[in-house]
Amino acid sequence: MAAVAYKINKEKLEKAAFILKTVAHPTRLAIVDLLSIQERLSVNEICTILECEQSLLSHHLINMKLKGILRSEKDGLNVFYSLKERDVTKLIECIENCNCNF
Amino acid sequence: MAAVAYKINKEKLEKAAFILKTVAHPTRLAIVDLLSIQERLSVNEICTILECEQSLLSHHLINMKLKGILRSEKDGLNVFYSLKERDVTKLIECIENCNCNF
DNA sequence: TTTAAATATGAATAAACAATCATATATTTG
DNA sequence: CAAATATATGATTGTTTATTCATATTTAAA
Repeated sequence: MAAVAYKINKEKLEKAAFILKTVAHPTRLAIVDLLSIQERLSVNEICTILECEQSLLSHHLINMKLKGILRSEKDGLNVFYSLKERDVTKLIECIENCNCNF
Repeated sequence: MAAVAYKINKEKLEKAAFILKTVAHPTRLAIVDLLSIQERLSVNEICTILECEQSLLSHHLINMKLKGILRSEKDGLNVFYSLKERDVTKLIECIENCNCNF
């Protein structure tokens, strides 16, 4: 990285790329989307709503948790997931608001 | 997809995931970032600024063009790239504005 | 105290991506 | 037209990521 004044610095770009990558998947986007309306949802609830196979969903959820996008709390048999950083929602809002015809 | 009223529909989620995925890479984000300040830049200019190997950069650029994020126009020896949808910038702005400590 | 329900785990495979390299093509200029 | 410059292409390889499946773990309840 060199020569020109950057709007965003390298570190920020890398972080952004990292989170975008984590979220750039239909199912995972849908999860973030859901959790931006629903505060917290159990694996099962998400599973039902998204019609996603349980273990696959688990993989997604755990991955997103690992990468700092979700948090989870156990309550009896259930595990509830929620957005860790409410800020992730901004991304979603962005996508919504943008009438972009990509 | 079922049962619950969705904030974003499936198709939109898929499109969003698609574009996010395309952009979710440090170099490609940097390219979008650059082009959100610079209107148009030649491959060489981008190459120099980002210190990215020429053919690798070409691959990235062509890929992003293919996916509808960039456009290009040839001018003599040079090929100038620019953002196709100015809207992509919104994403970047989002990332900038979000003081998110992901 | 067995059974069922919810979730997680891990291995295995397949598919997508990133990077590198060598080379091709097109354009300009001497 | 030969050389130089800018860009593109394509094959190859290595790395990540996605999906599936079978099974383990934990908790609750009959």
